[in-house]
Amino acid sequence: MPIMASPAPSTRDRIVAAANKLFYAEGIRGVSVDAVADKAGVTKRTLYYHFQSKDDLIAAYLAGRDQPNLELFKRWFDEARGGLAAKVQAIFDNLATSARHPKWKGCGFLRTSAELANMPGHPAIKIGAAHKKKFEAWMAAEFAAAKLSDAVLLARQVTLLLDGSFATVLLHRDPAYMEAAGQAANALITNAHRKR
Amino acid sequence: MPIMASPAPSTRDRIVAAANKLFYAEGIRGVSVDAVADKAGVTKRTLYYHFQSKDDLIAAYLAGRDQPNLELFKRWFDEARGGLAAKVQAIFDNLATSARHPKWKGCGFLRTSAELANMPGHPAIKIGAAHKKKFEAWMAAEFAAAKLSDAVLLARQVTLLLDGSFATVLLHRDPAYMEAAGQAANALITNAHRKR
DNA sequence: TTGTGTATATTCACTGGTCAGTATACATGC
DNA sequence: GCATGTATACTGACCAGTGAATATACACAA
Repeated sequence: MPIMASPAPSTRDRIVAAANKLFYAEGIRGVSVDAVADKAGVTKRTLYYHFQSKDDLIAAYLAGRDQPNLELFKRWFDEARGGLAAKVQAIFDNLATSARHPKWKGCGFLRTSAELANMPGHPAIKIGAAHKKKFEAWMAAEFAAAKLSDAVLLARQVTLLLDGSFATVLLHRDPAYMEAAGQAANALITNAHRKR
Repeated sequence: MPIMASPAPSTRDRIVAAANKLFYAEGIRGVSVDAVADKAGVTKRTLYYHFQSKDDLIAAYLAGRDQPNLELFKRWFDEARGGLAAKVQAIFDNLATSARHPKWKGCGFLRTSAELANMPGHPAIKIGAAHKKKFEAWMAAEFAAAKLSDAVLLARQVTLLLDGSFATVLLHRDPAYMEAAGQAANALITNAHRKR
């Protein structure tokens, strides 16, 4: 497939890209709709032509992060050498590297759910929940393919370690926690292999 | 020690109590200083007599949650039957019960750090980080007392599972994740016993 | 080919309301 | 009288969302 010149992004895409940068960097409630419109080079009224409300924009922001994030995890997993445990651990180690970048601010999905904890039915939270379920289901499929008996439980525990490291590294600003989480994931998987 | 009639709470204490309820329930940025003052039955000017700024009030809110939270964890641990792994697991199971209460909204420290992720030096974040470090150090001391070799790493991994379950249960509203995290903690500790 | 209608896309200017923080004054007890 | 604590009333900034008008593009009839 030849490399194509990417078409000029639509106005809507530019708004979502601006929202992504600002919401991720400064949080949902810390960013005004005006600020997003400015960053996108568009008037606020135009933004409200493409999105019904700020809540709608928030949902679009998270929806835009879903696939790319999952693909990144899969790529880290696929490109890692070694057995299943090592490949899962590689996700954590790669994440630790990402977390050293000064612009890293944790997981956008988890941070949004923390910020909107008083609105459990918010569309953005549903998108975040679905994203994490996809990760968990992918892990479960990998474990099941390796004929591990507790594939579902194990996938859940790896997800818990992943989200724990997002939250903890955001708090302490110390990516070493991610490596500790990766070692724990490795130990749990190795253990499951032994029991098989 | 006789049970004492609790003295009438000071104005400052009433303000912190009001801030605790509102900030925990609705998030920092979602609650105005006016709302806290109203809830405390005090004018905003009085609130600003006792606190220098909203940021100062946020820090007081978290500082007030530090000791009680740690003591609760310790009580759950002490009162549980069984070995070390079972006692740690009991923390997760008790937490799952708490999380079923409709007012439960995750961990105030983690949610605040998520909301203030763009202000890494904020006093409230330092208080949250110190709180989690205390939990981790307590766990490490318990593991060291049991002569487990990787006490420090293990304590860190249990903390990661705990924070992961806070974040994940807040997102999915499903306390079963906490039980899965408790089982993972149990497995890691049991594993460490075996290696000792 | 040109004129006209219509849907899409965008702008400027505005509203009603909220928010963090403050100037000033009053009360109370030592 | 002075320190502590509380109240009323205000400021200037910001913010989500809107009304009304304008610009662009394209379909289709004259």
